[in-house]
Amino acid sequence: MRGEPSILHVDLDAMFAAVEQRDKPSLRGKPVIVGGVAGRGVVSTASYEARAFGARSAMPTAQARRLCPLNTAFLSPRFAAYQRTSAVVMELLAGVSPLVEQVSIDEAYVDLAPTGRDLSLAAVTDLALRLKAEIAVATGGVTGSIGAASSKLLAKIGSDLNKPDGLTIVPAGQELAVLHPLPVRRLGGVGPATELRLHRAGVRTVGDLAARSLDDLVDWFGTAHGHGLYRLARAEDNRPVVSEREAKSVSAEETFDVDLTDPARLQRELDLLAGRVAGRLRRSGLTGRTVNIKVRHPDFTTITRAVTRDQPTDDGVLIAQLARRLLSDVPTAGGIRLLGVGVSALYDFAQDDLFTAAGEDPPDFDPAPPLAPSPGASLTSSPATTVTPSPGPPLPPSSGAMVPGASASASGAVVSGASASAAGAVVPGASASAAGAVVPGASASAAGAVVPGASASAAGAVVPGASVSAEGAVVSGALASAAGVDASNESGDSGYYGLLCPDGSPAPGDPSSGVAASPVQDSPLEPASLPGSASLPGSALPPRVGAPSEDATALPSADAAPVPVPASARIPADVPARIPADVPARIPADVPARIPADVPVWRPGQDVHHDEHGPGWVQGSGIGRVTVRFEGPLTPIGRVRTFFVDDPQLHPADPPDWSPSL
DNA sequence: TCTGGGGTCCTTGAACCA
DNA sequence: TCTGTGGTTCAAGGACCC
Repeated sequence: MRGEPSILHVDLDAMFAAVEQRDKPSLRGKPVIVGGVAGRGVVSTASYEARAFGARSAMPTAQARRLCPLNTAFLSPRFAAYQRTSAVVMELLAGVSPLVEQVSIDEAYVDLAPTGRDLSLAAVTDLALRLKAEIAVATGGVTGSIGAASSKLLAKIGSDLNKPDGLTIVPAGQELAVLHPLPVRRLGGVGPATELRLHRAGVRTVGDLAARSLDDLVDWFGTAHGHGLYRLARAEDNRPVVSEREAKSVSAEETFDVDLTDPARLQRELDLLAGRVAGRLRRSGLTGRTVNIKVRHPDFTTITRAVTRDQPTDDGVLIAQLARRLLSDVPTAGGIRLLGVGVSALYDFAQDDLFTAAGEDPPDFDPAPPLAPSPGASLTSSPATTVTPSPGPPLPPSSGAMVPGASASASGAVVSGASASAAGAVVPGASASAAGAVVPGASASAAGAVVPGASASAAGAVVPGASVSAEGAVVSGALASAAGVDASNESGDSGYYGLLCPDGSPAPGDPSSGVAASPVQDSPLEPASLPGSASLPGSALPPRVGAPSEDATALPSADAAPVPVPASARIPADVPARIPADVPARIPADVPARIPADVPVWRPGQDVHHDEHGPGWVQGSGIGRVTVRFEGPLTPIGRVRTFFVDDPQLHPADPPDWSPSL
């Protein structure tokens, strides 16, 4: 345990949805769901507006559709755009300290200890507030919440206490006061199963947990988990911030929209997955000894099988062969919902596999050529984004409501806010007395210093965005008004997102098909936008071959080009040539069966460029049409136009730049 | 109407070996 | 040679995280 709050945890707020709202002005202030839009998809991120209706991460998308209003946008993820935003943030963090541990695409720990900085409460508070402001400016309005504490455990809990756009600093010595009133679920490592068992034992808060003996916890949860819980409940966490972690395994898996029973099809899927894994191994310079498969049956029972070789490999054919062998021992007659292939026991060198195990055919193909860098990759090596210290440059109008107050006035606000409501700031929404219990005995000024931003944000004086409750209703209104528009979109549509019939009316189809984020819009099919020959889908237009994504993930991504025409096009570049060329490109789950397989499929949210109308994004598609809204992060709300899905003037595009300086 | 994808870590039991 | 024991490795499954 350190003697000062020298570890920061930075967590971007609803990052995927925030990036979508930044890049798509018409979605600002509206509920946005990012995730799998197909029948079996789940929510990756829900905007705060969507959370107000009960939508949550990991919830089935179909359930989110039932909870959210009709104007909710359901979008496929655009990982390239998120990665670019993440890279900008990580670059900012690297400017704060050389010791940054990126935990995921949207969160990281920063260790201030090696920096030699002043680690007093006031200094850390000032630093965190400036960092928050810089993040918001550099990302074009994506906010982050920060926790600062003497350990990773408390820093992470702190960043989560006051979301969104919050700041919580836990002074050394106050860890238990903050920790013990919290529900046990807040502890890392306590998931649904552990929480249930603890509740059954009458343990609901971390304080309750701390009251239990080590023997009890070891008895309930085993040695490692029991000791871990025992320590965490006492705020004992000496985990260091580690800048680099070695991968332990590499895997790929896919959930099928329809359970598969055909053995030949299963084997082809296995080959594709093995090829993806092998490609990623090679790109990472890794090899592995253990090949494992994962099989999920329709009843959700999941089994794994593994085999370990003497020699490590990154050979896609060999991995596929071993995976097929493992699959042959698994009953598949009842159907397979999910199939996965993984390689573990990794080695960070590529050892020539001169002697393959008995019965294993040697590879008979050349390694795949290196893939082109992803569109956003160059950004990570670009010069540091210029971030003007507070007061920052003017942000896009809609961002005003999302960006914290300028840091120049922040420090003063911290003190005033703190003195105004003392410890009431610790847990937003908590009663004064409850919050007071969090930092017992703290003087008003001391408590104010403990959690500066919170009280200020609660007052709404300094951190306007933070004054928004989790329900996000204020954000919604603020953004809408900031943009000068009503909550419905510019063209006066009803905001309904669903299948679109040729006449513009909602299709009677299943809205959960996920094909569409198509608003019922009043911009009729414009003749000028249609192919002159009025050729319908399936006509003799030249096939459009979109660049397959570098590493096609099973989760349908808006990064991906439309499903291309050639049968082999969806096979990643690293799939060995031995895989039969007649493997059909799998039609994504959300494509209506009646659309011919050779017609491009546009995913909701996908970035596109039209030769005549410029850049935009796919608002929805269906019945042979695709609806595009022509707008970007730096434009006003744009107009909507509808095209045939095979319009030769319409192309997939890279994510837009959100800052003129990029 | 269900429940993604890519990971990590832990526990348990079996097999193997000294 | 047989048996018991303890350590190690592997396989399988569960829980958890983002």
